[in-house]
Amino acid sequence: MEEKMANYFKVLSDPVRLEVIRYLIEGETCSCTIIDKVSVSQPTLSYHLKTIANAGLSTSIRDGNQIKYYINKEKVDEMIQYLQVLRNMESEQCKL
Amino acid sequence: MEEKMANYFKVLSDPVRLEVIRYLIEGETCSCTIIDKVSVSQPTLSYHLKTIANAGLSTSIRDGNQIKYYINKEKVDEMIQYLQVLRNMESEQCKL
DNA sequence: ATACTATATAGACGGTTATCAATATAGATA
DNA sequence: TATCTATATTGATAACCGTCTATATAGTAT
Repeated sequence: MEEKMANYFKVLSDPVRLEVIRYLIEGETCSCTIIDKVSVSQPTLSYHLKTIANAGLSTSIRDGNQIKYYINKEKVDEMIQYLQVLRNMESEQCKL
Repeated sequence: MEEKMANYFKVLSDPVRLEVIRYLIEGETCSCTIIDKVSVSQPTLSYHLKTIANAGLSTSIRDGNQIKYYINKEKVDEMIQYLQVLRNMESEQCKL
């Protein structure tokens, strides 16, 4: 449990990744538009997108020339829920 | 903003730290009791407690022989709120 | 003063991370 | 086929991280 959640949070532990995730949630789907908004090279952006995907936080499908990325919002919900339970743990008597 | 939140999430990105944070929230205040619950050495636990504190996620006061640690729940709330806004971003039109 | 308990620090080490430039791959287009 | 565009991979590098053992510090108790 800790192991799994720690891995999710690790994805959020980099400012570039956090920014990229925000763009994805806002509706950006293409790395070719995100690349103009972040301050890293194309290979570095690709690395971050792969990192996000490897953790299961996003999926992608090829659309002709380009690849569309989508955030798995259920995973974000999982993190929120984990933190909420953690937050209220003293009163809720340990559910994790 | 991303920078600050990324730093908070980095604290949560290690399973040992996540476990320690849980104990603190559950009401443990002394590293001398936590040390028996985690599978790392005393210096390593000390390192993690320092990491948590350095990020501003906990405070501590000396109580005679020992030191009492307390989680800053407002910071946990900040993380929850950040994720909630992020989660609903497409419908809420970007607040971060 | 001495010894004990709780915690921190120093130094070393191996593993991981974020980054880049260069190159490769895959699909689209001329 | 040749070229262009979008994305991924490779290989290198410097910085950072989590861990340990050994040692230091600070307070308590004898």
